[in-house]
Amino acid sequence: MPTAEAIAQSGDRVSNSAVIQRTFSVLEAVAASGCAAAKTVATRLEIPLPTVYRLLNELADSGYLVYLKDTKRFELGPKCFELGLSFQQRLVAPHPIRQITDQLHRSLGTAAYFAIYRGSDIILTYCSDCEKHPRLRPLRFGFHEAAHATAFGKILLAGMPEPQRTDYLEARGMQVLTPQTMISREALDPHLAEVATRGIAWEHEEFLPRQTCAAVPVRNGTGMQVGAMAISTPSSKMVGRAKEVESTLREHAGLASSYLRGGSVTVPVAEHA
Amino acid sequence: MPTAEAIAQSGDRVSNSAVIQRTFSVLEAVAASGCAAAKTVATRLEIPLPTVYRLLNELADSGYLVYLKDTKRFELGPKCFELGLSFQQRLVAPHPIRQITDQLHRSLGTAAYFAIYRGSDIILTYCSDCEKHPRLRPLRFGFHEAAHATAFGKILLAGMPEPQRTDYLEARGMQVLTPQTMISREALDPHLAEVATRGIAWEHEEFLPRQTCAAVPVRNGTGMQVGAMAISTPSSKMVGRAKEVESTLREHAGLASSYLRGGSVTVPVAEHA
DNA sequence: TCCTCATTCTCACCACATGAAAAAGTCGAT
DNA sequence: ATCGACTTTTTCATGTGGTGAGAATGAGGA
Repeated sequence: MPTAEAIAQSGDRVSNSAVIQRTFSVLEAVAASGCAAAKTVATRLEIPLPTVYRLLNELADSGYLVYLKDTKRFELGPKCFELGLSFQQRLVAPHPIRQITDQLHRSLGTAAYFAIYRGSDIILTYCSDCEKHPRLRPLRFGFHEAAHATAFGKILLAGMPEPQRTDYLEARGMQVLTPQTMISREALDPHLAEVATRGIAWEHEEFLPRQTCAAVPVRNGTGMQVGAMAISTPSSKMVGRAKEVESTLREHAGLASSYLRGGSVTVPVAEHA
Repeated sequence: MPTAEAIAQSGDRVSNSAVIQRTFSVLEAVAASGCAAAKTVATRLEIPLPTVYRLLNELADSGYLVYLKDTKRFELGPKCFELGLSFQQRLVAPHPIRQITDQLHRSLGTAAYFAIYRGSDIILTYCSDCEKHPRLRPLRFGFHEAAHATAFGKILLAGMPEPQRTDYLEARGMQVLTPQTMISREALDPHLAEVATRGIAWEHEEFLPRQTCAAVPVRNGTGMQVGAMAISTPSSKMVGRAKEVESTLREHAGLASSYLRGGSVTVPVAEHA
């Protein structure tokens, strides 16, 4: 129920269609509970039962839900899975980028990452890791919500025009993740300025304790920063390796940039694990 | 536009709401093209432009789409990804089952699978593989569409009551995948009867050339078949191992069944790769 | 600056979503 | 079988609110 003030605050029009909103709220209610009986949904959303049934059946007919006769519950249907797949297929880093990231992973013996801007979001489009060099657990393919606290987040924030960065940070806030996390613009802004000039972002235990990350920009044909290549590793394994990490990271980011520039296939040197 | 005959043919009521149907058709149009301009969608779906804009904006406001100003295109939004995640989290096999499947994978040196019924679908809820023992490429977490041609599909088909099996097969057809694929009920039904009595399904190059699979049932507390545990391996590696594979498969399926029966945690024996 | 295309607004029309109430299924237990 | 306690669907009068042609506005590009 969008209040008048909510409308005033947010710029977006809330002239929205009731049916569609309700349909999605029903779908999301089912998604949130994993499975839900019609009555439960009706109660939780305060929508009369016949209407809920209409919407649930509509969703089931369209394949977004399925009705399980045995439990008399609705669950998410194939279309939800397909939407997730489409999203993934559209956004996962292209093959050469994945190869370069894999090679970075092997070269440095660290987890490696590739992330991009999309609209006003930051999306992690590829993670390369293994049992010996695991990725940071909270990081996985998908939207990244803690840009202020990760190396690739910071390099991407540093590459944003000021107003957009402010929008970004105000929309998601700056969560405290470790004692080292920078949680004020006063701390972050100068840091990002330095990140921007140096062209590399380091992150020391700001996201997870005892973990260090580094990231450098990846640019497209027009020289615009479009993404970031990053690594993460236990801080203990980083001592004295900063130079090596930086140069290897830059080398691989350069490969990624030239792929994006040329479109021509960059052949990554074969390596042994 | 559902015609009168369409209504007559399919049993499902097509009293559906136009708005909702249109909304999803727009969403799916965007999903299918990866990204789409408003005009493209309007043309393809034959919906007037202002209406398409309303629906696209609605979807964008709800987070199912995002509007990319630079390309003037709509793409799938965060909610689509979340739906996919919810689906996955809800359906992925529980941890003990995954462990048991992993152990089966290691014990036999084959890719290993766990699949279940859900409603009238067959869902592959876990794959365990590695570089040395890769899974069959087309198989991945999610809905399984070629039950007639895989071992776990056949064991699950064999466990269905007759009318449901017919529904299942008629709804999806029986695609020809290899020269060995059984594509008629005349061939399949006796085979499934035998599968049911023996309690194991073998599949020899019916799904992919030069690949062999085997599957056995997994049962819940009431003794009802609820899933299947399966392996796949190159046929060349199978010669003379049928007995060993069968007993190891049964052993692990038994562990899975007793987990489902007891809920108590079955401790899988640690193994070395 | 103009021109073109993308996007939103306006508004009268009436389709169709709505939800209370009642009927029809479904299933388990006695 | 017979009841009872549900889940689910149908009915139907009401008026909300979705609709789309057309016009206006906005955003870039040459």
